[in-house]
Amino acid sequence: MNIKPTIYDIAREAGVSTATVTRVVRHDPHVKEATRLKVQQVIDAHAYTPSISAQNLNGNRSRTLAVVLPVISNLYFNRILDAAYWEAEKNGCCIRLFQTMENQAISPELVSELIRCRMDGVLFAGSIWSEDRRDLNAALEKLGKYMPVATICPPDVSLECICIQSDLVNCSRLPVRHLHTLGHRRIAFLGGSMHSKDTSRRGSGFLEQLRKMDLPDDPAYHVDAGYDMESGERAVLRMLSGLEPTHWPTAIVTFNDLVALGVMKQLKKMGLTLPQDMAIIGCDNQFFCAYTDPSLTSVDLHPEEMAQSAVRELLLARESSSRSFAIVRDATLVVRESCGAHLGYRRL
Amino acid sequence: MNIKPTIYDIAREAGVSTATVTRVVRHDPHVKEATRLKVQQVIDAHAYTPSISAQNLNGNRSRTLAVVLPVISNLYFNRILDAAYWEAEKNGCCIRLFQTMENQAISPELVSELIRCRMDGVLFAGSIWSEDRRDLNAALEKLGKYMPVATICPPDVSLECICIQSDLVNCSRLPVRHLHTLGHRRIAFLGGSMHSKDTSRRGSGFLEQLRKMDLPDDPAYHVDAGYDMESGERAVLRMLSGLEPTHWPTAIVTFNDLVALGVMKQLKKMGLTLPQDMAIIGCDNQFFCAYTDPSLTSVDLHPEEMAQSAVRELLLARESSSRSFAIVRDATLVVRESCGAHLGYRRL
DNA sequence: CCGAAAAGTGAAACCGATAACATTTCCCAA
DNA sequence: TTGGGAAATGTTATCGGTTTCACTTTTCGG
Repeated sequence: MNIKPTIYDIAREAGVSTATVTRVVRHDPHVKEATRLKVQQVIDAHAYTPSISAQNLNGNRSRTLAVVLPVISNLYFNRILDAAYWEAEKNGCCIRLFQTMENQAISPELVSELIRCRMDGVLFAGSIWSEDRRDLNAALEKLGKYMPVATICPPDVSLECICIQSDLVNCSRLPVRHLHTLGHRRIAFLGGSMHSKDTSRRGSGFLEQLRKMDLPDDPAYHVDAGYDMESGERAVLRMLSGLEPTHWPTAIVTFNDLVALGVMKQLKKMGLTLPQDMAIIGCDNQFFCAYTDPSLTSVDLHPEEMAQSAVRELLLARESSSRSFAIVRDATLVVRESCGAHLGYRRL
Repeated sequence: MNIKPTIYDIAREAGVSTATVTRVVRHDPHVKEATRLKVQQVIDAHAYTPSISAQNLNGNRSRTLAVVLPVISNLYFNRILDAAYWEAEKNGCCIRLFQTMENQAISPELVSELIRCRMDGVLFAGSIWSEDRRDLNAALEKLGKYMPVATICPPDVSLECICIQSDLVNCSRLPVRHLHTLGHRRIAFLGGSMHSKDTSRRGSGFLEQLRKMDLPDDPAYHVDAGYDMESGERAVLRMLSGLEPTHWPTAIVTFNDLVALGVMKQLKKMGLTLPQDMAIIGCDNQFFCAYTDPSLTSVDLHPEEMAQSAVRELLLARESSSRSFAIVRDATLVVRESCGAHLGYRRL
């Protein structure tokens, strides 16, 4: 393997000191035009670029932000990573990815790895906050001593960091209100895991909405259904087989679009026609929503914009004396066919 | 922001030299037990970990592999990134992601950034090879002087690097043969862009298969259709409206599953029943294939395993004097409903 | 034509580790 | 006791830059 030319090589060949080479590279104005030209020529000739490692060592930074999330194969997190990537790129930073899988906690190993690598900031996305709050805040506090920390998290979690919060109230309210407007009264919620703060928050927001609109909040309409298609299939089967068909809900709201995909498949297998026999609303507005049959009405939490804000705030926080604060990003309902809106008002 | 303790702090407090601290950290056996204990205690007390930047500078490496791909939002590349991540993780490396978007070329900026960051290796995935072969090989050769290079590429591209090749012959052959077995004679190919080597290779493999099986290879059955759902919709509409219904193909093979999604939507919109009126086979075997309606038969190129091999070979190549060579990964046809196989033999 | 401020440049310390080499300490056989 | 080799530890150069500070050269008003 070749050896890259170093600043010394350039300095020697240009007949100047390394300091001058640095000045030329950094576009320092305190260099005579003649010198600049001469040095630049040597730089170009050797395609010299300063070593990142040396710069990092010197500056005690890495120009790298860590993004910690459960899995990138989940499209919600995929979108977060993508948006974070471009926002970081725009600011001359790069992203170091950490996948924690289903591991809900921030492990001590992760914390020390982040510090060790002199990350310029860290963004947590996903349900890290489902752990014991004290442990979590302790870990965040420790991290916060070394780098700015941001989380994309449910509202009112009040972690001691930059909290980019999704609007889970509207995330529950929008679909319920929409279905109510369409005449639905028995509405079920499928998805997530009730052990997770994330879901229970969504779930309770959902129940709250039902009560506000004076709709039945039968616990049988409120089922754990994991986060993917298979669990969606199983959950809807479990829920319906436990109920008299006359008591079946007429609409189902799911934790995310993957669960909705599974639910739709299972319902069709049971011979139901969608959305006539059952309205469905998903969450995340993923790319395939417009291409399911029927196309899937979904809530968009705008993960891209949350990730963008997070990265921006992280980079800003390095400059200013960062404080912990929260930004709430609104939710949007994207109406397609699966809720039956195109069929008009439906039943009493 | 806190300052991490350095090896000097530890050495001073433990009353030893930095060399000894290094030895303790590196589990060097040449340390008296008493000394080890004393040093370890100080290390633990301060939660000391050596600085990555300093290690990198010293070792002239970064413990980082670059993964260059068009976009992570495309699930094919998403799977590659995911697999590369875990394989690297397993080997104590991390991944630095570069997204090139539709930019087909390896830009000189990218090359120098890779060198500048002392990447331990680089994996290219996607259609970088669509550019002028000489430029490409020049860039790869330059890169190859500084780090091992691997590509996940079509076969017989013969780049001077580690080539992990997908089995595009079977990728074309498997669906054509399967459809032929089911009785189809007029089979169309939709997708990609004929400007891309990737597609034209797939396309010509497809044509070759048609001829081998003595099936019509009408150019009208062979249409540019981009890489996503929208372009799939448009392409199938364009193709069919240019043909007498009696000359319509009875089956469509698409460049990938996203295009297939668009095709299916458009065909349904036109009132066709799938798969009775038109059989569809996609490519990539993405997670949603089992959840479309009808579920989508698809070719799996096993991107995860290709990424895994690539990372493994890159890390090996650092040790041995790396050579350029190729590994071909086979393709698999995953039969579901959209090809109509479950309906049995179909027509003469 | 002189002197002071401004502009340009270089020497050297430093960032935080590693590793080759040097030195000290220890133990045991002669 | 002492000499010698192994074990333990320290010294120092090095990785490739950046930055401070001091020094030299210009520039220009008086």
